[in-house]
Amino acid sequence: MSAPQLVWFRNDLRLADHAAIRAAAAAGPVALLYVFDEVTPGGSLGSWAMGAAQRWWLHHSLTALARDIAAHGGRLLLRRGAAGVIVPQVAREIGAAAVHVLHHVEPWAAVQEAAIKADLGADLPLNRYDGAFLIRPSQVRQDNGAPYKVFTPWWRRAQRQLPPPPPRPAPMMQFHAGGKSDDLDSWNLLPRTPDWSGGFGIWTPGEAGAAARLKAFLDVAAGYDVARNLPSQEGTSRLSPHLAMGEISIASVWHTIADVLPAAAAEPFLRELGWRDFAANMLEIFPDHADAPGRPGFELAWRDAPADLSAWQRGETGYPIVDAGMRQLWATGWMHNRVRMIAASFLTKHLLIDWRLGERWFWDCLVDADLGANAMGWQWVMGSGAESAPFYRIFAPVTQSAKFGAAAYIRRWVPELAGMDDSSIHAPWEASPLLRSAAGVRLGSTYPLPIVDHAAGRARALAAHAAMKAADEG
DNA sequence: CACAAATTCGC
DNA sequence: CGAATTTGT
Repeated sequence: MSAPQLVWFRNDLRLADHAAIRAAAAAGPVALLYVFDEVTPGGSLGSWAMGAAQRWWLHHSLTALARDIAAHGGRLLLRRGAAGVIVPQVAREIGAAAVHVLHHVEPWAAVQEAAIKADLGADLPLNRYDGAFLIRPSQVRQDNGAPYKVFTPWWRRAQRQLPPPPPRPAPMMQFHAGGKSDDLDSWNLLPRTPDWSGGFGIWTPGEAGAAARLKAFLDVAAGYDVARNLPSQEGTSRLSPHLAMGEISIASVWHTIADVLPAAAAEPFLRELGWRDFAANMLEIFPDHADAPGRPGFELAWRDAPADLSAWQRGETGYPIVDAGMRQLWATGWMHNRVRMIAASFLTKHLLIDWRLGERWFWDCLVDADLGANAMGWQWVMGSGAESAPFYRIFAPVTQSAKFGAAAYIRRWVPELAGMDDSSIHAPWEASPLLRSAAGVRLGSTYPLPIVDHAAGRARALAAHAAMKAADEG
């Protein structure tokens, strides 16, 4: 009988198309371990322990994974603490011959691996496999070996190594019976008082839920290119939280879409999958991308404005599209991508508040929180990223709201404005008092007045940007 | 529809 | 030296 093989799950909570599981199962009886590590991400690397919304997701995802493993006749081991300590401990407990894990790009992943290798020594190898991305991020390089900082040339180059390998089903497994496990409930991943997760029922965490979500998306995938920008429609895949937790492999998403749609129709969605890899690429190039501007010295004279920050977080800025997005985020752990850009622009430009405060709020509230993608998104909106951007862009929230047909979306998430018509709901302060009164809207009472005037906020942001550049030259 | 703003990347 | 995901007035 060959020796036990330890599979260490990180954010790849699935059995299908998982190279570490495949390799382990081919080598011997497997033990499957998840380590809830708040220590390493939360330590010297900048306090990026998992946020509250994602902890909710994790609880249900682990419940589903444990059930799936039990259906195969095995057991999921749950342990808590620094993975660099726990993984070697478990490996010794069960007498493992090797540890198997997927490659991830968060800075703490390498710290965990280094500690494990140092502890285990050469006799008990830590084997790392690709599979969390379309392409191993560090493999897409220019001819001179330099990494890419701009998406489009990166994407062109990546084509040479695409499509990803076809997905493989979960292997037949023999299980190693030993190993101690925590009780999941003892981790207290779910919110208690107050329980804000009432609106999270739209989600089904876990591998089966991810597959069902992908299947449901196939019905609307052909219209993705246009519909994805319209928050009032269900035009996006909503796969992001499943991908963030690795409940479905990105390669299987790729192949499912590429098989169903003609190449030209599939491209816009496959390109968005590419953005996920690109964010990982940026995080590898800039390990502190979540904490520091990609453009060194890109620091505006941020306002210290806790009341404004709080109004933004609660969805009470007086800009309906911003408030709708922020309330959707709080209620469901997710926000439509178009609205993320508008809300992020509003915080960093109109309110002139440090993008990292918004990034932190998203990290805590998003069920799809991903360090690289979140950082890249905020830096892109801010204009502080390493990628070249010729213009200092400031989204106009009212223009965007009308242009992308957000009226129904606003009615759904800002019900106090539900009586406003399609043309005036985007800027209720500009509607006639008669119309407002007919809709039951009293500004400053039932719904806030704008906390900042658009033109004034825009001018202030442009001035702050100009001042930063002037100081840079001086 | 034209034009403003206005820099760095990648080949 | 052409080009850069997603613009605003």
